[in-house]
Amino acid sequence: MSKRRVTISDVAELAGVSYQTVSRVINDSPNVSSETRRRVQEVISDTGYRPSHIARSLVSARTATLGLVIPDISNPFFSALARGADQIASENEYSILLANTGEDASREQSLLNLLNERYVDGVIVCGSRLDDTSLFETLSPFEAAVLVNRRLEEEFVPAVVVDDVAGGRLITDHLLQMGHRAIGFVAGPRASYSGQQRLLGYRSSLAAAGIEPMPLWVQHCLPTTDAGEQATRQLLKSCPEITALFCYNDLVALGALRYCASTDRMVPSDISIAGYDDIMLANVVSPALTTCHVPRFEVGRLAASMLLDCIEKRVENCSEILIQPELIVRESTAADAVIDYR
Amino acid sequence: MSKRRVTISDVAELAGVSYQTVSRVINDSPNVSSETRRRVQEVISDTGYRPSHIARSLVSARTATLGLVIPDISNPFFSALARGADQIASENEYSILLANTGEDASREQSLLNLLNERYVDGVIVCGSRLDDTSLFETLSPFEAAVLVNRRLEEEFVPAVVVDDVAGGRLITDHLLQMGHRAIGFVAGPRASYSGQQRLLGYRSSLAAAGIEPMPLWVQHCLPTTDAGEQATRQLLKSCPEITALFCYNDLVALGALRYCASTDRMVPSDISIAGYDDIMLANVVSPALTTCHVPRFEVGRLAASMLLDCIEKRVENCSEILIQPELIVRESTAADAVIDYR
DNA sequence: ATGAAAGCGCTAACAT
DNA sequence: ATGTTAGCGCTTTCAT
Repeated sequence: MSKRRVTISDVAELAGVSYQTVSRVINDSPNVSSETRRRVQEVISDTGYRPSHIARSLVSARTATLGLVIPDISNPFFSALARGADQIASENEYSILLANTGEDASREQSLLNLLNERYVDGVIVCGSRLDDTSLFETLSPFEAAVLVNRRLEEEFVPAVVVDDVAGGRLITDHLLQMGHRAIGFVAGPRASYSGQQRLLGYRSSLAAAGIEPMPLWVQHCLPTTDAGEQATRQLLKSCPEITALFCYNDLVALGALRYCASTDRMVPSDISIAGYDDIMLANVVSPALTTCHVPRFEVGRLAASMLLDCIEKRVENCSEILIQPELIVRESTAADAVIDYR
Repeated sequence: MSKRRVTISDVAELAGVSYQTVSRVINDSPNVSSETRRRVQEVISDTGYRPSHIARSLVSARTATLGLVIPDISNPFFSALARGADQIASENEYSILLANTGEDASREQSLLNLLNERYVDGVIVCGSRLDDTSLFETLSPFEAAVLVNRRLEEEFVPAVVVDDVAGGRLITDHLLQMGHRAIGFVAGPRASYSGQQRLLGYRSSLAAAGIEPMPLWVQHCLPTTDAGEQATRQLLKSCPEITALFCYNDLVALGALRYCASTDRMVPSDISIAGYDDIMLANVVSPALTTCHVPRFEVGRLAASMLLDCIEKRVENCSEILIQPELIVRESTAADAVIDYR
């Protein structure tokens, strides 16, 4: 495939006009005689000429490209989010440049720098693992940026955030209501803002119930099924009193389910397990997972719309959208077997 | 955020050198005195200067960008593939521009044209829904292209393809061995090459078993759970004799499972159901799906490597890689209840 | 209605 | 070791 690309000058020459006129034709400028326009268009379709987006970007200082920074595209949460963002982007004739950080903060930073070099018109940064200072500094050269599931303390950056404190409470309260008192938290990555917020919700619910949570009840891990399985093993070995587990997300909860199955613990009769996100898998696994529903497709759409609003200055108030997650009770949680006769 | 971007000339001026020298510094050219280099580098880090990828691309005629064209990023098959491709791409300092076709052929075509305008160095086109002629024509302006799960009859384009004829046989033979004779095929999109290949495998196995498949046993649908559920309903209504279902992919199979559950058909005792792809969900749903394992992450990696080989001309033989899928028997298939006493 | 000239930010020759 | 000159493919003035 491919010889030399045909340029605007090639077209101009073939059509016997200046390349300026060709530019006018491809930009639907009114000041072109219909005869000239016809001739130029004919040459264009004959040669298969396509204007160079690169050259256009150089002069217009716009790339019509959005950067999407996410930990892992193969995680159903992020792939749904990406789909939502992509939908809004393409409706507005923007393209999306994918940046997978693989949960690595320094990689996230270099990917952001790369996106900056590429002059993307804006970035959506999901579940950043950077600390506040680095994140703000790395973001500052961008025209526009929207955070997902992350807030900055000192500075303001527009964001779409799921209310994970509320979500953490929803799950923990549910478990508490079922009579559980020793509730473990398989907490996901330490650097995850969402994880920290869920932890806050968890602690606040326990505190409200007069329970002082043991530090050992919280075990961090990568947000994957395998890591969840390992973390559950450690948690249940060091804290045999635990009767219920709140998992960072559904993938981790699946790992917990696996570990329990491998050790002949029955879920939910021996131990209750709850997830987070409500990915498709959650409703399909056995027992079906009690979880927190997060409208991830919509989160992607909102983040992209907000970003486009900022870029195109359609609106001043690029602020923050707070999304309420919803408790979904299914089969993986049940009343604590130990009946409390107080 | 953002004022005017700092350019190479700004840096040059501040450092009191020509902008050429700055260019030498950022490109690690040897011919710069260490004193000058130091001064320039200082200005660079003070100003936060980043070279414009756009301008560089315009000069070098390389964008270090790959286009990834897929039907739907939220489908676990494609998100895993994307992850694999992204991994290889970033190891080689390429970025990925995402193009979601949403199963729409004309959209696929315009996205490809867009990627062409953007001068991507190459494209990976997965599960193209374009006909051979359009596909070849749309691809021809590209420097390099790799197809995934698609072949062209007349022309040759490098490709990574799963041997879906073999996969279709694997599943169908398994069902046949279990004693089923009326086997339906929930076939996925009509324009899917993979679907057509699986259909070929299905027919060939039936033929080998001396069975003439009824045309009505094949029902096309979108590759989603909802569509799979609908298609199963239609199939089982019009062909009540069917005792086993081969589904286009695991998502569709899940839809089939749902339909059966809603109509009180027991799987696998009343009806056997098999999927394809072996996504995580397949091993988690109840009953666990018999399916064909496809190493989708690896398919993404291979496609990207092959594309880079073509682009960088590291190799002549940009050919075709054929991947053998593997039958995974789980719980959703069983012997036909009707015992054959012949 | 059309053309000529300048410049977007950079690299690649070619000087000096 | 450093600077000068073109030019990548296009859009944007400014002329005509």
